[in-house]
Amino acid sequence: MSMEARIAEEVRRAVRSATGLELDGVHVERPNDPGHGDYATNVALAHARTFRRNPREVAGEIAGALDAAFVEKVEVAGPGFINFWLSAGALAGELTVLLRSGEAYGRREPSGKPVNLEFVSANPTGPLHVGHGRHAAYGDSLARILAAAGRKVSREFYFNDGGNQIRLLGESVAARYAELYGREWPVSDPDALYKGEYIAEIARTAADRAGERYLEMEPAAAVRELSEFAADWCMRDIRRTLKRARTPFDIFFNERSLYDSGEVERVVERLREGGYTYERDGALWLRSTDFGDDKDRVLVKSDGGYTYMAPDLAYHLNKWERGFARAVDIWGADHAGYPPRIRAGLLALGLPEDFFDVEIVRLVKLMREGRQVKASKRAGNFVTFDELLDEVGVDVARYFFVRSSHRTEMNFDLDLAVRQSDENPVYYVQYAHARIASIFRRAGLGPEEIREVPEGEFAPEERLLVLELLDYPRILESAAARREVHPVPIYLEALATKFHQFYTVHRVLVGDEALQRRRLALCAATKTVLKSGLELLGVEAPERM
RNA sequence: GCGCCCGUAGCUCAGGGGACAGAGCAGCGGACUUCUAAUCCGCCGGUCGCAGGUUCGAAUCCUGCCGGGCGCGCCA
Repeated sequence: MSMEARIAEEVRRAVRSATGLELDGVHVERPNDPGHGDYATNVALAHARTFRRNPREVAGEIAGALDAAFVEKVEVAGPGFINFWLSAGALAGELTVLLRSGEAYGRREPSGKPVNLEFVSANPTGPLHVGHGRHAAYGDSLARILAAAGRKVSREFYFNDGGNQIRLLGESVAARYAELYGREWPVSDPDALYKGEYIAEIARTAADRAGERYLEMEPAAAVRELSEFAADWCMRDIRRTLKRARTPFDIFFNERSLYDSGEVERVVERLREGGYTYERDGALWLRSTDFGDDKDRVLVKSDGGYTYMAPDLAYHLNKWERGFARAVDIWGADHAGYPPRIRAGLLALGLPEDFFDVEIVRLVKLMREGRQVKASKRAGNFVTFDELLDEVGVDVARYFFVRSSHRTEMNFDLDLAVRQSDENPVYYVQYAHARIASIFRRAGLGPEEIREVPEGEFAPEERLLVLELLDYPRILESAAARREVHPVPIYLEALATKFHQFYTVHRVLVGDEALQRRRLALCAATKTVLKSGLELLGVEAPERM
């Protein structure tokens, strides 16, 4: 339970004892202004109508009923806020819970039905670009946060290694491959070909392995083989980059398997039999407007092929049948308009309304020297995720990606990420961790050896640090509930600030046994939370810097 | 035109209906004989896009405008 929840419980008890009323919605918060207490509640104001009395008067009675051992000082302020300061005993008690829990503090054991989290889901037609990097960083961290908050999570990557895109990829490789032998490949549309340097690399690899064999084959068959070869190559490249970015997946789901198993056909059949479709202009339409979509959508084209919607619905039905309580998809801004039609299809299939949900990740703009780096392949301009990792490293890249809300377009400032790396926020947080590690090295003991906080008062800087530490469980819960990652780095920076301030004013290794022990306890607790939080972001917590 | 997202300090961004709106960067000025100065302290800096409304109370909720992004295909 978070400290805040515990306090809300105490306030509820005080309200009951003072007024005889049982309230369920009790709001407790950490005021911005430390002069307004460690925590404050607005119960007297918020429930003024229920009490039918002067809020200040009621607030006074509630304040008087608060447990004196828990609360050191209480005051009624403004129109009827109750501000209170926790006792040293209450703070030390919770800090001891933190120390004994270690990195499990604020976390829960996963339980209940699992959540399926699908992200990145790039098709194997080329390397991951910077936008995918944001998806990977957000998706992976979100998975870690959800798991830490007690949800079972399965991470899934959906891809399609067949179809027209892949055929084009094969043709692009064939063209470059032919060039190696001074020949020209008969391509259908030269403008449609993929152009990156990786195409040449795949072509060279193919030539190394097979020599001129593809030139001797029937061209269509050669393109088929090269397509498969190229898609494999790209998929390996993608997996390598993901691994490098510390982003593991439980399942790589191939769209083709849905066709092979007949699931695509079955889903369309089921919709047709349910009477949710009609034929028009030779195509089969889903009556998605009956389920909240703006317009009806085509499921089967007049040429007999399926639109992307058919396999997408089959895929999500498949997730449902695999027993997930919920499927959360992380999509790019260019798919922002699609959730309603998928949701409509799933409702027609009889799935519950809250099964399917989408988080849209907005675009990334790379900024260098105050100007946008265009996604062109010009020299010096990198665009792939791999190149970004080369340039700034995994820690910086991941931290930057999740530092701002995924719902907002972001500017990735390379100058800040690379050149001014010393003042980069990720180092600020890591440095606090390294500083603490250094103290423990000097003290000759491990942070995990400290399991409790000796009696005594806290200095103001210590108090603020403790209060910040006790905020961690709430941050986790709220981030998971809102499916937001950015509160974590924002919190870690606030925590690092509180620690650096404490460190500047108070020396830890002072010789005085009890005092030193108390301060080491604060250090151990801070180190634990910093490490735990950084782990959620997939960022290292260094012992030295 | 319709839908989704965004508009907060010079720049990048936080802000769970509450009490004088915050941080980092940039700028200026201070602090190392001490456990790491990748740090700390101070100063400078804001009509929270605009206008209404709901509320005891709005950056936060509602409506309408203005500005920006992304969608709006029998492409995936």
